Amino acid sequence: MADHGPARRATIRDVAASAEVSVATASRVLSGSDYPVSNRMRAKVMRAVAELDYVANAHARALSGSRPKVIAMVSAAMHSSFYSDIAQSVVEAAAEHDRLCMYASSRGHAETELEIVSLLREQSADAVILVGGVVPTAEYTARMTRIAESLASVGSRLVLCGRPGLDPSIPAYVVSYDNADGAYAMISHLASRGHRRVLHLAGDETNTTAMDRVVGYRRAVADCGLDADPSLLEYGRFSRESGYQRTRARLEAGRRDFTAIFAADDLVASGAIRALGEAGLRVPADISVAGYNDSDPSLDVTPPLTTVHIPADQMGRTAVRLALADNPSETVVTLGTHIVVRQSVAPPPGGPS
Amino acid sequence: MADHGPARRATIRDVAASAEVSVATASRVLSGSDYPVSNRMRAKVMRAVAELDYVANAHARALSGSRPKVIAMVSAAMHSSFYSDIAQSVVEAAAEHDRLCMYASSRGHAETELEIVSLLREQSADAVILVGGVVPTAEYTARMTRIAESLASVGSRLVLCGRPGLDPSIPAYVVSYDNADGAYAMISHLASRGHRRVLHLAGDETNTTAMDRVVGYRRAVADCGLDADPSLLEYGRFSRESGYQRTRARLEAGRRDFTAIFAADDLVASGAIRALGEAGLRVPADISVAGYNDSDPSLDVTPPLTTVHIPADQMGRTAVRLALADNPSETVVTLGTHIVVRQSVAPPPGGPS
DNA sequence: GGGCGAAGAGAAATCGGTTACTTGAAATTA
DNA sequence: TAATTTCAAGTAACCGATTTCTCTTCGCCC
Repeated sequence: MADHGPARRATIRDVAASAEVSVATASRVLSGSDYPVSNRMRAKVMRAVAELDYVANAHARALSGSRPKVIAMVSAAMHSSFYSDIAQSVVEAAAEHDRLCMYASSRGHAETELEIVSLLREQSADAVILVGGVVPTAEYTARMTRIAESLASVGSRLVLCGRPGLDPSIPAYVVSYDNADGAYAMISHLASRGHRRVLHLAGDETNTTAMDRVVGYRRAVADCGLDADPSLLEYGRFSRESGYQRTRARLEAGRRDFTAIFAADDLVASGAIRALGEAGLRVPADISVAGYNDSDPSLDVTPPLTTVHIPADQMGRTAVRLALADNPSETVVTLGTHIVVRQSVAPPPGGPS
Repeated sequence: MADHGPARRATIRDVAASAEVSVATASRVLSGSDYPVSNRMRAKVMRAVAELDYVANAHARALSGSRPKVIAMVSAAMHSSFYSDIAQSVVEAAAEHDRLCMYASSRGHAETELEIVSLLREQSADAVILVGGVVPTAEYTARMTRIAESLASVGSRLVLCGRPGLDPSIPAYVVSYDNADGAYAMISHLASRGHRRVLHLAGDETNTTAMDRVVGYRRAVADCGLDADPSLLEYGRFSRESGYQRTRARLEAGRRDFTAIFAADDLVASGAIRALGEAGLRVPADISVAGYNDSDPSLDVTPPLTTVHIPADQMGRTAVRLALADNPSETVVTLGTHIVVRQSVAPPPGGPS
């Protein structure tokens, strides 16, 4: 008990010795093999394990046969409710499958993402899940293809979550939700309330997520017969600050030529609402505001935000399911979004125009 | 190129063979050893690596000598800006030290936490970081002590983040921030604005974080000469819903006997603000509200929340620093908090009473 | 009673790296 | 020129598990 030597970690050999059995027997007991072991031996091993406070060395285990039970995930950041909601569900789904999660942040840099994947490749995880929108250049496709193949070569699956898929010949799974449909539904909702001029504070013009939402916006504007004024579309960043600045700038320029704002996401909506408030405009009495993501700001903001719900929870679960399924029947899963109506949308001031 | 055999992963032996050198030489090149290797050999190895798209097997590497470069982290959840802010900074700090992060969620269950730590112990990570407040029973202390010792026995450090430390004889590091001081500062601030009756919507009565804030609240109430009415202290949960319900119930019961609310955290504050709004009370004109954490809701809420800033960023960095330092000079680090004044606090309606 | 299959234990090869030790050649010194 | 370092390459042991293969012992049946 009072052995203050160089505290070496107990190995399976120590267990075997202490239990007076062979290492093979100890291993069979500990690894849950279906090779028959007598109860007497089993008990002896268990007793030794408890006594020595033994835990297996996951690396040695990974080296000899069995694949390490790990799922890896990469996103641009964690402190953003969009990412952390997905991360949460990945972690939970992984736990249900008896897996641990490795996590790394690319900070939105393509090269960093590449480096991280290379690092993760060394871990031979079950799968690597890449989360979040991207800038879909040719260079991106090339990079992704390379990543997919290199992961496949070490036996890890690649799962793309919320970003576009690759050529079907490339070994990659895709879980996404329909950004265009969600935007379409929201614009339809605004139209049904009587809005004719809806300002879309879009995201980054090069980002797939932002562009898909723009596509849905445009389609709905056309289908619902709204004003298709191109000046009602403004690109910017996915942030509270950007929403605030763009709204404020527009208001200060005297261009109050819209009755509703469709924000690229809830953060942008939050910023827009603040700017409107400072300009003395009431939401939704004077201007309606709609967001996207159904994430953290949407309930804190006043009034509570009408927004598009993204099934973050299902996304994580689905990604993990695809990552671990023996024979995934589908390689691409698109989840549905739906709008959640709260209190930030009302008919325009003068009634339907 | 067109070898569609059972795609075995390239090993260092393959690299050595392809480069026509010994495995020792290949290893020395790849592991960045300081053993001298001629440039010619080095080049040959690098070429072979590129050709075979070789990556080392992290497990084999971990098995022979070098410790795997991994930091583990456990918290109750991820989708909560308090946890995800810390997670973010841990991940970033880890990346700077060339480490990957393993992440697991205990869902707030003590037994789950125990199981997870046992799983993590197998990974022989550099350190295991446990984040978040706890219920400090005797059973907890016993459990923690056991965890600390078992982690030490496999060479992993234990870092407690935002939760109480253990007996100094136990091998564990602690990074925390001063909850009592933050609460004290906020109450002083409210007092200086003229408030005499401050309602504290506290957290869970058994939780260390909640209780420390109550301690600071009580101390400040006494020191600043505020009304020490025990009915101005209400326990509950750390959630938007709880803040809403408690505020609403109190208002409906006609007990509007306070001029300011000090919420257990920003979520509670967000709920309280909503309830106040629904009751026709303006913030801060009629009632002032202060939060804690300086997390997501604080900027979305109207008006922006005066709150206590927790150095989430520093916490993660510090935890990682303690986890990896050769000879940490300190075993306990307490970080300072400070209040950030926004617009949710004003003097009480009638002016200082 | 002898033969045969099954049960259960152990010895040793293996996974893919790292590194202590060995070795041969070139450079330096006497 | 012979002796002694120094340098750089290779050989093989080792990390801690799993698993194949070998071997003994027992029960069962003809």
